[in-house]
Amino acid sequence: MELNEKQIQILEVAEKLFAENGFDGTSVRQISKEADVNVAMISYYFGSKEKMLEALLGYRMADFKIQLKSILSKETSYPEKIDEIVAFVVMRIHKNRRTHKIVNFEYSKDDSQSINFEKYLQQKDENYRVIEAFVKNGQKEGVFSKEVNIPLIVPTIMGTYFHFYYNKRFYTSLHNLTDEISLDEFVQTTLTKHIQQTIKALLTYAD
Amino acid sequence: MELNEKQIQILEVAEKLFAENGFDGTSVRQISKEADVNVAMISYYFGSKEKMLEALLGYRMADFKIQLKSILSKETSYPEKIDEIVAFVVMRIHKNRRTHKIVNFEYSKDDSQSINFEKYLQQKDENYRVIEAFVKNGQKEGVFSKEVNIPLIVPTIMGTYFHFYYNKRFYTSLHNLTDEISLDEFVQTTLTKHIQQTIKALLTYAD
DNA sequence: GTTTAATTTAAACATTTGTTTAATTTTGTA
DNA sequence: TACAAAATTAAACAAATGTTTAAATTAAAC
Repeated sequence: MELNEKQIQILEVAEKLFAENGFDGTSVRQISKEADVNVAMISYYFGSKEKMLEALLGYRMADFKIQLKSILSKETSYPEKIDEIVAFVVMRIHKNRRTHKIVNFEYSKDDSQSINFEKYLQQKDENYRVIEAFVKNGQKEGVFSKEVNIPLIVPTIMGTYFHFYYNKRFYTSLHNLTDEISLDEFVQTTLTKHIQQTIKALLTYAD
Repeated sequence: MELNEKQIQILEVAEKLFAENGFDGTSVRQISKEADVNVAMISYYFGSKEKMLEALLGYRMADFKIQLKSILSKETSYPEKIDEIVAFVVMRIHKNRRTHKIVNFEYSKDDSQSINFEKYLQQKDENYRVIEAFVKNGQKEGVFSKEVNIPLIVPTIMGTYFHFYYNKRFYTSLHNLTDEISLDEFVQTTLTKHIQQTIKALLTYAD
């Protein structure tokens, strides 16, 4: 789908408002007002509110797999690769956290017929296959433990980030990082390091 | 707050619909219809839609800390305690996953003035202090690594569960567990075991 | 049995919702 | 300049929203 400047402008406002107030909590009039366009432009460009969200997903989803493969093709050690993958995934989901929040909410509905998640699922599956192959290689070479549940590694990485993000108001007050350190910096340093540690520990752990 | 049978009946329907369609995606008419009460009963009993959600939080939040402390007071080893805590937490959030989904969404808004989360925060903080004391004890006794970021342990436990839950349609198809094994059973066995492994690994990991 | 309070009801309220319409303006092309 | 397509607009649409009202019914207390 080709997107012109005005469409991107609308999508970025929509992303912010959807993450802030939810898909149902945001009206097309709010979006149009904040994006400084007429209400009718949303139907005109995207067809409907639902299809606008699908367009947003497509816009935010591109080129993840390529960058992941590029990290894995480097000539570095397995632990170094883990560190790089985790840092990359965290950076990436932090950048697109608003879209992920919408997806987390809408996709977990039992009857989400209104929104089409096919492209999202296909992308997610392809990304998983890359990770799976990498871990199995490490297991074959004796670097990684064979007891680990591979499909649950990604939930641990992304889940830790998102549970922190969803409760950021609680954790920032717990860490006393209101002034001294920004949220971005905390994610990039402390949180990333914690997840790196966790995944490396899990992959080398023997009962 | 004292709740009579009719109020609990309304709250349980509301919890289901809120988790399914979101707070904003659910109308008081839907709730009243499914709970088989008149629309006006919601205002009559709770005052407003927002205050009904606050009542739901209070209803679902009770007695967590007590049960947690009871586990820690047992005369078991540190790794055994980790296993028990993780199993308990996972069981508990799985049972109350619908309420947690609502909280994750509403509390992460930057301006959630409409809903009062004070009680939720206080409870969360008290629970954290219990966990913190336990881990610090283990560190003092040399069983746990001192490099671990204690405030980020709970996000890893809960986050892993919720990222799995939010993408359950994806992961159940990935695990091919449509028929042979139910979601509840998977959470109770495989997912719980994965998180136990993760936390034990993290707490004993040395760089 | 009477009285008082609590519960339940249907109807009405003013807003807001997503989308469509038809007219107007802007833009690009010949 | 003239024409056609694209973009933009204000207005209208029916439907759905949360809440309130005032009357009717039920329950409890005396």
